[in-house]
Amino acid sequence: MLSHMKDYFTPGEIAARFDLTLDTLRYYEKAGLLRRVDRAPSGHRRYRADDVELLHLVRCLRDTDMPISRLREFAELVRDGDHTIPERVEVLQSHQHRLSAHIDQLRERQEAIRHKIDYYLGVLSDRPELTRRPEGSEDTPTPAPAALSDTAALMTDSTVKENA
Amino acid sequence: MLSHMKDYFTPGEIAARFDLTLDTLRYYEKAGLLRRVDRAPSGHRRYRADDVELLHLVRCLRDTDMPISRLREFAELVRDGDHTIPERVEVLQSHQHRLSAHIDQLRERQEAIRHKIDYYLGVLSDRPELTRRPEGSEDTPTPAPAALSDTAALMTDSTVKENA
DNA sequence: ATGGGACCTGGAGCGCACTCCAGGTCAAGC
DNA sequence: GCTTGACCTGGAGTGCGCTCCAGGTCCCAT
Repeated sequence: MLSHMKDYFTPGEIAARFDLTLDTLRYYEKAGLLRRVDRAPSGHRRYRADDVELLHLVRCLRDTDMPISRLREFAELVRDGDHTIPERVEVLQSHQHRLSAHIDQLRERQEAIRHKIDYYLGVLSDRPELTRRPEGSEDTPTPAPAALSDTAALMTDSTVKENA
Repeated sequence: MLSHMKDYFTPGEIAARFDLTLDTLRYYEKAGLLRRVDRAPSGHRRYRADDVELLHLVRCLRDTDMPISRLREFAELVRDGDHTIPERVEVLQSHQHRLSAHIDQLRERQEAIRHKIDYYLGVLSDRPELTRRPEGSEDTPTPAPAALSDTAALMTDSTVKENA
């Protein structure tokens, strides 16, 4: 009752599960991110639970921009046995820290973009004639009152000198 | 008193301020991310406040992975005048939403990585002989007690079938 | 037996965003 | 007058991470 359940996954199943192409899967294997995967007599790959698990982690790490080369090093540690666990922890922690810093930086940039949007929205409420209207129809031929320079928005540092 | 202050920036200054190389700066200009920048009689570029400002936004958008092609479109809108402000807002808002989703995804992945680290730390506290020691010196020749399969950590979905 | 589908291989190709290079100009300082 | 350093040009090259391809095998259903 417990020995006739499927104990492997086909390439197609794995590709679907992780949203990767067969090519990418093979590429990962060639690149050493997965151990040499088992084969059916036909030559087709048979992925085991271990592969699925490692692939899950690989996915996380790739999605967070760990380069293939570092992932390969990590995978080698996994293959080298349990005694490499302390080193694996170091690799993951250092990646984690980089990731935190990256997320923080993204948030800062997001803030800046938000400010720019707000600045634009302010311009639009000061000059409603710029607002997009449904279709055609100009209510004034838009005499262009000395085009806005946009200056000052996003100028957060002190580098802006007086213009002559 | 207000007309003899520097009203431009040299390429070197701009590169330093935005932490870009001169090559990248020229590449951005060629790619249409900046308007054709002013020149000194010598042919050297002279960046104005407007360029600095746009570059600031370009930096934010590139740092948040907006592709060069979309940035070029945005820069064209800026060049086309104030009447494109509504469209610029749309571009920025849509980028913002993608960015939020991306940040959320990064955080999820970070959680998963954290769990893996915790799992490893748990293994280390169960099997202290695996812990990295200062240098050399084995207290047991490490008889490798049936290598851990690692299975179960990170297996969050229900796809894991029984193994034969 | 025939066709279709899933998969195999080695190797070439691609898109992106830079990055580098050779050879040249210009302005300032010694 | 000569060197140095900052910058110029057009164009080629690079690294990364896939992605595509031609030609082949295997197995199953009609």
